[in-house]
Amino acid sequence: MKELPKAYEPQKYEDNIYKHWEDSGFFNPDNCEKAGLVDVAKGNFSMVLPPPNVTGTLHIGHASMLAIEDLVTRYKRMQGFKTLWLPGTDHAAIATQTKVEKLFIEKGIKDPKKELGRDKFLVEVEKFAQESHDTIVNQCKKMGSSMDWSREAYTLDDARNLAVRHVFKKMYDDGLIYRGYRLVNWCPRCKSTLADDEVEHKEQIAKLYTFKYSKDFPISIATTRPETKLGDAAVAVNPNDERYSKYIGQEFLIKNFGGGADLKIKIIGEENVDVKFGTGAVGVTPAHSAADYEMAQKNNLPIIKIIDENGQMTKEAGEKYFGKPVKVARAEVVEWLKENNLLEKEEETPNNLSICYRCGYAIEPLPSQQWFVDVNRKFILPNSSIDGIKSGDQVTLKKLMQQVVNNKQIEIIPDRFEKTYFHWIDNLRDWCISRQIWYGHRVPVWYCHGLDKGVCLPGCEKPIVSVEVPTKCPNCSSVDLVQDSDTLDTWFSAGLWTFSTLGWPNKTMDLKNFHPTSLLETGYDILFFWVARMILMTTYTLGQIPFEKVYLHGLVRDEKGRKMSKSLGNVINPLDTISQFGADATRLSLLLGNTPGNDLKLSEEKVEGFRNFTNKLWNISRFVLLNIPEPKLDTKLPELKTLSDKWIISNLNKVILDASTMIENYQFSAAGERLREFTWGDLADWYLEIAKVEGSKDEILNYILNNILKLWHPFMPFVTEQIWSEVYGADKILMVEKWPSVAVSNGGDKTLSDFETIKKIITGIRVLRADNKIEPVLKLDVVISAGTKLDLIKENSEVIKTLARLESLEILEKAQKSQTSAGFVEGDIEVFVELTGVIDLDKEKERLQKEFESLTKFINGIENKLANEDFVKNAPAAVIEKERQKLTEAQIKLDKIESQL
RNA sequence: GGGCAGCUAGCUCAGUUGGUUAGAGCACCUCGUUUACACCGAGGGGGUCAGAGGUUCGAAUCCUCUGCUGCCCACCA
Repeated sequence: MKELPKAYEPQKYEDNIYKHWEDSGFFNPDNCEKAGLVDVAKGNFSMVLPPPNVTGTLHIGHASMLAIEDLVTRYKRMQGFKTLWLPGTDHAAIATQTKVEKLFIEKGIKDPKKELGRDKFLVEVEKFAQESHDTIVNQCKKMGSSMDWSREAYTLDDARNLAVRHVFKKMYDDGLIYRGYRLVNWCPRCKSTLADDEVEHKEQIAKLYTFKYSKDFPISIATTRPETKLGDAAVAVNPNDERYSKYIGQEFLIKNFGGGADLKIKIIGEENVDVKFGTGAVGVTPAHSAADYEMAQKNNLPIIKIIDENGQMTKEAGEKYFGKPVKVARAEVVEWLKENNLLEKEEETPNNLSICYRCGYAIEPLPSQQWFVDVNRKFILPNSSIDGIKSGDQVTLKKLMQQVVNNKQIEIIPDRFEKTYFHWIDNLRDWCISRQIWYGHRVPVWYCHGLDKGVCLPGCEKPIVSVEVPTKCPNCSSVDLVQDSDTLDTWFSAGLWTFSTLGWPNKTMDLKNFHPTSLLETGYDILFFWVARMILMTTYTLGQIPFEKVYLHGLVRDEKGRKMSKSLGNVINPLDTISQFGADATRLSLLLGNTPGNDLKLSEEKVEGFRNFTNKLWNISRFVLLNIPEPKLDTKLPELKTLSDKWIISNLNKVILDASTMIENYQFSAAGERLREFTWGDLADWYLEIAKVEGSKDEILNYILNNILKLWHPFMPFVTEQIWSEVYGADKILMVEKWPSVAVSNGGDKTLSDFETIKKIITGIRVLRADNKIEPVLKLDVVISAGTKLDLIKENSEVIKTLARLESLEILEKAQKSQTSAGFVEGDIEVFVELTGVIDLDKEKERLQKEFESLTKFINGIENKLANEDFVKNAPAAVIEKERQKLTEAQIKLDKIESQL
């Protein structure tokens, strides 16, 4: 017999347990296989960790992700799948570089990039990234994550770089990657382009200026950005607008607009100009507005770039403005309009400001030479395992992305996000992939410089795209080659994650075994950034889906539903809750009460509540251990002697079945709640109390403990593992035990209802006691009129006596209520509690009267229902039968209550 | 402007294809040192299921409209 400490102290055990797991080698599926722990019939299960950014530490959102993914991983592993959960981190190009720059600036170095230069600066970034990485790995371990560290990857390591170069080259050769001078989103602070979905919109109040370019110009226009008007090439009006349609096609020359450049304004017709909005006319700035750029393409307008990459006005804006920041230029244009009496109106208007999602700085749309992925260009997919697309079919990237979700090869959970996904793809434009930052995968493109020196041939101006560093120009053999200085969007390499981590482009066993991955679990906030990009990249590169299912979780918010942020001071740090309440409590607080795709509100109290539960489980085990002389790992179902034995085992079987089904269906919260109900409600509150009465249950207690530890293990691995080793010896590992399967049980229904009767008798007596304020020390005398349940009640008389705290219990087939007792009815059983000198009988009458009334109401309700012809005619027979039964039962009960009154 | 969620007990949320007197946890109230656990036990109060119509024998559940709340998307200058 072994005795556990009274309270579970997670801090004492967690680190050791994790080390024990790691040392066992069983995070690695190959080792599980070698040890014979894999069930070949089950197959493989694989999942990648959405790689956290190496920008700092993990927050509670990551903890939530880890809890869910570890739950699934441990469940699958115990089920016998060859299970791989592959960890890694993300270099997060712009984010990491920005962070390091900021750290230098805080230290007093104003322009770290300039002062250090590319190479030295990158060394500093790498150093920072390495530190973050170490912190992150440590935090993953604290959470109990059972990842295979031997396969860890980084989005910017050599293996991933090789994959990036291969994919880039392949896409270029297929004509899907091209270089072009096009309008891009430019962040003047990051000094880089951004993809369309990296631009966020913030509502603000802006000044709207209504004015004319000159006195002679016939149409007024309005804008919130007057300085951009220095680059206008047209005014667009609706062709059906009688006020303006006569001007369409005319050209006006505006000399020295704003005191700066000359403008050539053409009046063009555009159907989607709203006649009723503003002046009904729009000034067209082709170089600095996405909408205007498209109009310019259609109407052959010149693209006049008047704002440069530093957010300053170019020469094109005129001498007066050259080199000035946009805000200064804006004020000066407005000033000029006023001076020349051209400003007609100045008003405040709500306006959407585009900002950089990384640094919050205002985005400047401007034309620039960049690399793009063409999402609409047709190409041949040579090898396809995509349903509905044959090998050799002509497709587009958009088509691939749509097809795999449309044909349900990829299932998104919850499915409402499928709509969001399709909507996004429908509006998807070419993806700008080049970034002007240093930290990232260098674009694998070289340019021949021989041309400048006059030794080159025609064709040398073409970029050289190559997986390996080219030694000479293939055209002119010049060795003077220079690599493109740009790097790739971080999502380009992240998009390859499911297969680059498994060894692609090499033909590895991992790739064969684990790809497509089984599940991708991630936040809905990166559905577009990452999930969609992985689908794009994988279907294109491999002709395969990257994963079969996508489970999207929500954000973790504070108890008031606000986002957690440093400035609000409402951040819950997972490391804090782990050290205070334990990793298991932290995990449970993130798993329970959390449903797919919905945000989760978290408070410290919630974590504390689950700490209480871990302690409850500990104490259940403590009690069981005190009652088993010799714990056995071998768990054949022992002989069931009493009603309670049959009841608890029947319930255990149900809970095994329910919990398994719920986990399979991604209802993790429901599964956990079901387990808790069984563990705390059925097991602790009833069965263990009964065990104290009935005694000699060591085998059955051993069996139950064994099973619930397994069932709880995926939810709270630490405490279950610790108990396991305390019970069965330190050399045993629960993590790789077999998940319980349901033993056949018969007669479950009768057992359940019989036990329910006993429970209700006990509860009924307790209620009487509480209602009448009878002290617990006072033991009661009870007579039961048992009717057909005579044997049942007799068999369980000791249980009733102890749990209801009775002095005496008389069980008769038929008994009469005495004048000095109070009673209640349970089915066809009547229970009489002798109350001589204990309570006020009037009060008891009152209680019975109340119950009589509510029962009468209930009966009336059912009677009315059954009297309703339409109900009887239309409702299914089973429903009607159920109502009839309810009525009969209620009437019997009513009669008995009446007789007691 | 378009779309998607949510609105159920004081709080956080369950409620699977319409059919129990609508549930759980926390909080609250009463009682309790019964040797697994006070990080506990026993009992209890508390809800016109946002509002209004409709479909149906029957609606928290399906439909329509309205009202809040949150999120996503979008070139209305």
